[in-house]
Parts: sequence; C-alpha cells; structure tokens
Amino acid sequence: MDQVEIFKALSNKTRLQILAWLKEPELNFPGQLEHTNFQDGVCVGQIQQKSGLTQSTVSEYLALLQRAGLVESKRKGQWTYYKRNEAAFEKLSQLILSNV
Amino acid sequence: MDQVEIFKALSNKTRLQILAWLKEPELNFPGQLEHTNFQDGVCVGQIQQKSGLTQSTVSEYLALLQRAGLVESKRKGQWTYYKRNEAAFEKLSQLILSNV
DNA sequence: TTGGTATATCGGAAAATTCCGATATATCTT
DNA sequence: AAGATATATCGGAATTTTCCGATATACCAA
Repeated sequence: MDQVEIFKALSNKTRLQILAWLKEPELNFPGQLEHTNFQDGVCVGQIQQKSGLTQSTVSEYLALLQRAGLVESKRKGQWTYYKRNEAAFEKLSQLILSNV
Repeated sequence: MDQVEIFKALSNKTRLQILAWLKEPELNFPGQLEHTNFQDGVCVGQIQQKSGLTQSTVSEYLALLQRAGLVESKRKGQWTYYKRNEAAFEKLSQLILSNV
C-alpha cells in the first residue's frame, strides 16, 4: 500500500468523480444493460461517455486507480469492467487516523 | 474542504513525513527547548533541519499543508510554530468512507 | 479472413509540481 | 539604528502530471 501513490491517484477531480459514480453503478450508468447486474462493475466505455474525456484518458485513469489498489478490473469478452475495491478505502480511512 | 487540494498536499513523501513527525513533537524534535512545551507546535527551523531540505522548500511545504487545512500556525516573535490540525484528519478519514 | 467494436498503449504539448538559490520581510538584540 | 536570526516569497530548471490524437491489441460476428 503505497501512500503517496494512493494520494496521487485521488488528486484529480475526474478520478474522484469516477470513484463516486462507481459507488452506485445502477444509478449512474443506466446505459449499461442490466443483465450484467453490475456484478463486475462498469465498463470503460460507459465511464468514458459520462466523463466527457477521451477513451485513452479514461482508460489510463482507470489503470492508474487500479495500480493504486482503489479499483479492480475484470475482462469479459471485449469489455473490461471496473469496480471499487471497498476494502482499500476502509484501510485508507484507518491509515489516515493511525499513520498520517 | 477542498478534497483535491488535501490529497495533493498528501502526495509527497516529505510532507507525509513532516505530518508524522508532528504527531510526537517531544520525541522527534528534542532540539527545541522544552520551555515552549510544544503547545503551539514546532518551529520551521527544527523541521527544516530534520528534513534535510532547504529552508525555502520547507517553509513552502508548511504553507501548503496549512492551505489544505492539515496544519495550523502561530507566530511568536521571530518564530512560526506549526502543529497538526487533528480535526482535519478525522474529517478526512470520515470523508473517505462517505464521499470518496 | 475481414471488418467492427472495446480497450490499451504510445508519443507528445501544455500545465503543474518539486526543490533550489537569492532575496525580502519581520523580529530581536545591542 | 545596525546586525543577527527566523521565516516568507520570488524566479526558475528539472521533473511529473494532464489529457489528447494516433495507433496497437483483443475479441466478436459474418
């Protein structure tokens, strides 16, 4: 758990927004077919549309969030689904009280 | 409470280190005379010595931490004492669970 | 195999951050 | 007032981050 890497990942308005959206996928990504059940999260294209940034930027942002451990991804066919890693946020919350 | 500003302030190893040192001033800054009682925190020079960075850099880092609300300062004569704003860390810890 | 769709990676211009040395300001002492 | 000490601010070189367009890769469908 690299603290600086995590805080850098959180130091961007769009990335914070993506993380917030991923808290309620059903609400924030109605465009994604429900049969996916949002079990594995939301695919890159949905997030890209909503963010208004380019595909490459969003893909890189998600990879960056994943390297920091804040999200997890799962490839399914041609789609990559991303979802929050809630345990990481709980750890981070604790860490701020105990270590920072 | 500007989230991005806070996370940016925390995205630096030296600044995290300074915040950690300020948790136990008596232990980490024995050079500072005890009559100050560390009531108002630690002065810039002590932090500068310990960090190994230049005076200007440390002064700017402390100002940056203050703008983010993570530390408070008190001028006393020619010294400026900095101490942690513990309430800010508690808020941040909560915020990570509820908003991020 | 060919073309279409979803995502990842590359190369780079512009903006922000890091950290420095020089200098300015504030306060204390004599 | 003059010099010493503590801190703040300024200007800038080097590095990192932001975000893009172009291109590569992976998978699917006909």
